[in-house]
Amino acid sequence: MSLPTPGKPVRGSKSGNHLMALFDLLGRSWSMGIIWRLHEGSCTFRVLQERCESISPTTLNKRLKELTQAFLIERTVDGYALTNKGKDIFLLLKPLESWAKDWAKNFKTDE
Amino acid sequence: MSLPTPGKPVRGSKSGNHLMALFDLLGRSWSMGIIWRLHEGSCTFRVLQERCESISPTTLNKRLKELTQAFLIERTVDGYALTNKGKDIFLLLKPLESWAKDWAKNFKTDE
DNA sequence: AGCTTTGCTATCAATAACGTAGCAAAAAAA
DNA sequence: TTTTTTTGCTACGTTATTGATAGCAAAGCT
Repeated sequence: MSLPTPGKPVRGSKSGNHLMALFDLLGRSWSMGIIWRLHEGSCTFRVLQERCESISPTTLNKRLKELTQAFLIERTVDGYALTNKGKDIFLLLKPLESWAKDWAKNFKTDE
Repeated sequence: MSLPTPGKPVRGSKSGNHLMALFDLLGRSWSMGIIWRLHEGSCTFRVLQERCESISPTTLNKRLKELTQAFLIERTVDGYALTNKGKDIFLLLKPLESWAKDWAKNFKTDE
């Protein structure tokens, strides 16, 4: 799968609407998780893999390339790191955390 | 694939961290797009399919079931609709829109 | 009753993700 | 400098997800 690029057809928008392009990128397995885990600090491929708990190297590598091409991740002396844009996205995702905590309550009494 | 449920193993967390469960749910193809489009107003299956521009009925149906089970969508006399929780998520996703607009500029001069 | 719209399901093809092994390059140790 | 570790992947075969298209049963109109 190629990089979802604003202006080119993406999932959800034939004309490449920028938001749909972003949804296409972030809506791939592990994308948001990788950004979240990387915010804990820059790290090597293998450490990141451990932080993710169960991601395969194939997929991790693929996502890293995509997110790098999308300007969200870069490689530094410390390994993989969030760029400023990557940190932006993290901040936008952050509110989901406390919301998720509340949302999770709905499942607790079930089943 | 079954519904990512907080407390049960999900992508990114063997113990079922609530945020990772949410990422697992939203990080499936079309999930965020569906929520986004539904915010335009409740509608029928086929209209929603059109709004999404190119989603297959198979996938749409699957996502609708998942999002319904996850309390984000419900069925009303007007067809499919966002629940209050669904609207919450929409509001959390909303800031991504203007950010994406800015982000898109990075691609314009490329290629 | 006949025609349309709606909400799907069935089926098969294509693509993405996984799991595991392991290799080549770089870094660290001896 | 040789050996050992660590690192960042790639290869490969399997499973899971997504997609495309056709079309049917139920409900609603006329």
